[in-house]
Amino acid sequence: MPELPEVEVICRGLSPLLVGKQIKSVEIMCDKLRFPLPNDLAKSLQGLVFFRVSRRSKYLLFQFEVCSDKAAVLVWHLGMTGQFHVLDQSSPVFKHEHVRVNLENGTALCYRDTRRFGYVDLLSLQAIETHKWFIQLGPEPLEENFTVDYLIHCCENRKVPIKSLLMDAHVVVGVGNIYANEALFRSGIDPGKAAGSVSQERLARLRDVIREVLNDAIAAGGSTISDFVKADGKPGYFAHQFRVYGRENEPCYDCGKLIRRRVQSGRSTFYCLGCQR
DNA sequence: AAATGAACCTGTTTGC
DNA sequence: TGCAAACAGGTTCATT
Repeated sequence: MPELPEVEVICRGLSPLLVGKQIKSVEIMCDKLRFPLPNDLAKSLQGLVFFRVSRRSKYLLFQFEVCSDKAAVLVWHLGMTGQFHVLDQSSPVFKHEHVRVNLENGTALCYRDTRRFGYVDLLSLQAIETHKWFIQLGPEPLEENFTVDYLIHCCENRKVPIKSLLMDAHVVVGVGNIYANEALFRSGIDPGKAAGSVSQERLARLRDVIREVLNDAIAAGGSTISDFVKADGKPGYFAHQFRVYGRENEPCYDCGKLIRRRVQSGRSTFYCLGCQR
């Protein structure tokens, strides 16, 4: 489900609902998501107070107030269909709700994940830096270190399609199938073109457009295809601004030619033959 | 080394 | 109508 904009929107929505609140109890309905849940997760979380909710790549980081020498961070990836809701504790359990964190104020943080591709671990703040989930990640696309020169460097001598390169978290994090397709349309680049054969001028444009499309999506509350919802349970509206994603055989808004779909590295790629070279 | 495809899981849509 | 195949926002592992 979520790419960077969706995780960012969830993060911003959850933060005011959680920060300063203490965990009363944790209910685990299913102990295996993509991986088995960490041992004693419920016991470890009990009594902790949320200090900060943040995001790195597509991971949500729930940081807790320091109550011992080890500052704990709950790291949570939502896979394809993960959702967080904050509800009253009396709310009935959702279908596919796997974890419910009850807070002292009577609300509950509910994790629901139909396909169970999500995963979670409880780490020390220090351990995050070197954890295998984080050690190899590329820069955040919205941060200043995602520069044109860096992107050009990443593309040098690479034969992999430019779209696959954009979706590679070693290069840059947070860009999934939707935003890779949309950014390549906005920059006029054929998604199948070898990364190493895209000109520096067009890579410069691409870098700017990636930031633009992600910011636009965050502003619209993310993209809801079927099941993405924000912390308040409402959908995001960026799907209304899709110009290629999911528009196979529909006319291009710019040139009128029909949007094509092809499968690239196992993922659907949508593009306009008229606008993308 | 680099690139592709399968696997993980469940639900929905599409086509015969 | 029924059933099977294809497809879905991500990541990792195995295979060319």
